[in-house]
Amino acid sequence: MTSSIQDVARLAGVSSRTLRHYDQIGLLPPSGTGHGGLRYYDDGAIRRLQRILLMRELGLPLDQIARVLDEQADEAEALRRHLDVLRRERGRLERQMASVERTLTALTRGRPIMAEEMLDGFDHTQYKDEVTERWGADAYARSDAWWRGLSTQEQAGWKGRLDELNAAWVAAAERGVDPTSDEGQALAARHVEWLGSVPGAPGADDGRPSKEYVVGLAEMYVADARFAANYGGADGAALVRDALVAYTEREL
Amino acid sequence: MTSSIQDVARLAGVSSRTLRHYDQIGLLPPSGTGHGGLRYYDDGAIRRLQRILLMRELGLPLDQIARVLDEQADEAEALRRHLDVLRRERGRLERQMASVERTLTALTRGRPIMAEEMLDGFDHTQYKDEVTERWGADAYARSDAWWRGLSTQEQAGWKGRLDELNAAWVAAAERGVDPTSDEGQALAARHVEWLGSVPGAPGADDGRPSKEYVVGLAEMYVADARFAANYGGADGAALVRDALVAYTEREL
DNA sequence: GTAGAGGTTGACGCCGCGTCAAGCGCAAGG
DNA sequence: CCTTGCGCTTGACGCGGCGTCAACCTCTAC
Repeated sequence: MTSSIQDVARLAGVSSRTLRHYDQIGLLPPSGTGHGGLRYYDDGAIRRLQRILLMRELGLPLDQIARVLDEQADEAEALRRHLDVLRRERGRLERQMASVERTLTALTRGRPIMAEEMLDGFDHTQYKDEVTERWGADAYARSDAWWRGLSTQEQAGWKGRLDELNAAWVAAAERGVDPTSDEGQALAARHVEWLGSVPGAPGADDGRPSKEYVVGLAEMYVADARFAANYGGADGAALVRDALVAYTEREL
Repeated sequence: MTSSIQDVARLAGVSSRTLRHYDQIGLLPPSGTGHGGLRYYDDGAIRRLQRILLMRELGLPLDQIARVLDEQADEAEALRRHLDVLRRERGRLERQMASVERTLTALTRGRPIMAEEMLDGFDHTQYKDEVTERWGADAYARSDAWWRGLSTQEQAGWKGRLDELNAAWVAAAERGVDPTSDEGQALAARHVEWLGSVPGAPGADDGRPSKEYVVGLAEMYVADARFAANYGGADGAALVRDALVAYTEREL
């Protein structure tokens, strides 16, 4: 009981091209060939094809299917690993969707897009040396490129959010807020979120900066007077540091 | 202020190859070229690159990015459509993950894999003509191929589940259950789920059969005595049909 | 003879680049 | 002067899984 390539194709719901492809890559050689190279498939070949298609529907790549079939590799193991791949892919998609949604809400709130000039009041390059020394030229380049890629209005928005945040820190420091209090931790959360929203920030690419990055920055705020000045001096910087450290312990 | 290709690459955190590629496809031509074809990028080009990279991070394909940038296509609209693409992709992944998980549990419960012979007590080919007439040879071929691709134990499992379901229908018919009652609708839900779990069933590829398919089947159960016999006769088949029709009205 | 059905091999295309390969222009060092 | 090396160029292949021509062969039916 042998069938022609078209018969098999119709039977299995695939194209004959697919079957020729599977022959070409050695995944499913026909059980025999006739005059002029015609391919014939017997029941064994058809059953093999069914197993191939079942695994293909699960999204397993063809070379792995071949491994399972030919080297008696552990099918369950292959599927488990494949499940991991699928999960990571889904996570990536979800983060991407979240980004798109954020961008969409920002867009629909009426941002004019495009700018002609950079903001001069916010020279982000002033910390270039510190950044490159701590996290490498790459990190600085990415961050710098990101910043320069924003429109003036976008830059104004970023600067405004940072100013707000800093002002809140200063006010909190003046009132002697406890770093571990709800208020301190809420500010820390805002701060981390701001950091994570800067593309190119060191850390996992899931929108959250790495713990080391945050803590390192926090220490720098305290150690460097230029940073401390943003938070109203050493006391403010210490509040920021303590709050951030406590926050990262809990959340990152 | 012009930069060489390497400067730009480092600045933006991409490879120079990528920049040459973007030039090649017309997405980002350099602002000028010097001796020997060296590419130079000015601030305008760099800003364009930043916008490109921002959209690329959102997963937008390059040709759509070009459309947004060059034809002033609506960025928000493009992103919304892209979001749809992402959502569908995620749905596909999730269904695939569910399939893989089902297969894994089936595997780890110790199925010996592979079968040598078909079940004879369940000749699914007996309805071949009806199926091909109603839904085309393709649908039958897919369904048939799917069935033949299962191992004996898997086939027994499918047959068992169908037998259970049919027995439940017969019992319900004997007790005079109302098609629109909770019990009738619960059975209909099981029935639809069973139908949807057969790969190759006509309808959307989201694991749910199409409404037309279900209703068509339901009518066939009543019209064809061979099907009706599965449900204990005409009365049983009528119950099944009425329950399925009501169910699809609500859910599909 | 001729048309048509069903088969064959071979090759390009898709998407976004990574990765050689071969060669050019220029500066520093022998 | 030549060599070496860096940075750049163009050109081409490769990836995954086939779709989609193109050009040709073989058999049957009219």
